[in-house]
Amino acid sequence: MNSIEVLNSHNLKRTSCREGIIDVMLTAKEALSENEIRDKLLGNYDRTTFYRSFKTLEEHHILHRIVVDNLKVKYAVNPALTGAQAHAHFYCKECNTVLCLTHIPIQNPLLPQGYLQTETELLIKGYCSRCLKPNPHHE
Amino acid sequence: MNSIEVLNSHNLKRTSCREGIIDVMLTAKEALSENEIRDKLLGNYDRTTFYRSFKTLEEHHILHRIVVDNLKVKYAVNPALTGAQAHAHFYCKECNTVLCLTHIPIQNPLLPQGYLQTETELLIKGYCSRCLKPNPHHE
DNA sequence: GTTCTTGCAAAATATTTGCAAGACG
DNA sequence: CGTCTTGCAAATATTTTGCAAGAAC
Repeated sequence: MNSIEVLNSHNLKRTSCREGIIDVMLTAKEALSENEIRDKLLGNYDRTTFYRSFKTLEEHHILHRIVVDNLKVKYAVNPALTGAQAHAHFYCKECNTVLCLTHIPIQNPLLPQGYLQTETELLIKGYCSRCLKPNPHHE
Repeated sequence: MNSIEVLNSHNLKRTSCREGIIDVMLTAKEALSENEIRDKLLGNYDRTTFYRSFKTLEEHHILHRIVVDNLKVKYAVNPALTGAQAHAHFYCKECNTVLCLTHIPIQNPLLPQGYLQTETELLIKGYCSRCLKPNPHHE
């Protein structure tokens, strides 16, 4: 799967900004912030364009957004896009990395009578193994 | 339990802003945003004072913060303060209400080897029973 | 060529910081 | 009275909107 297929299958125009974002995210091993994505892109895009691109890609369920604390936003490819299940995310408070814990399915909690569940977000915070090591070679 | 006891037990100065916030939150049936709390307070406080008060109360584990989306922040009393367990939250996409689901304990997921978990946030999004009713008398 | 997207400017919103005045204990 | 908190101003950061120029199809 590549960015062109993704955009075509959603009837979205193939613009270099969208292609770039999707390409970066398809190969990313962790969730990335707007700035982290920008650094990995070749072209230079206005921030407004980024916001609008993310919005479009989210609305088409191509990317999903993980909000760590207020103002710490990261993106990852929607698990459905790669056949994965909804999953938990891990946030390392030391290196600010967000990892998709694809092996941890999300529990289906019992809601009060008459409530309808549409999405579930499970965010686990703590410290990753790299940062817990005696001499982490990690910023 | 009242706001004075809470502040004293944490060696925090009793200021009217802090007392007001805690009083409001102790009687709140749902998580409240900064604006919702301000509307329920008698006095008028600068926004900076609110931010600093929330920060202090969070640091002392008196309140906890629920981030729905980026830019949608709500507060609730720390469950430990009332003897409750860590729990899930429900966000209604129609009326923007955040409910503490105190009866839904948070699962303890298996993290990868070497990872340390310190906090877990489980946010369920959907529609509450009031908003799903045929003629909701709810804004 | 029509429609959608981009970039720029500007507005709107959210958050943080410095500092002097004031309140707490 | 020494320390912490407040309010104001201003800086910083984030997000949204309008609009004309440009790209996609």
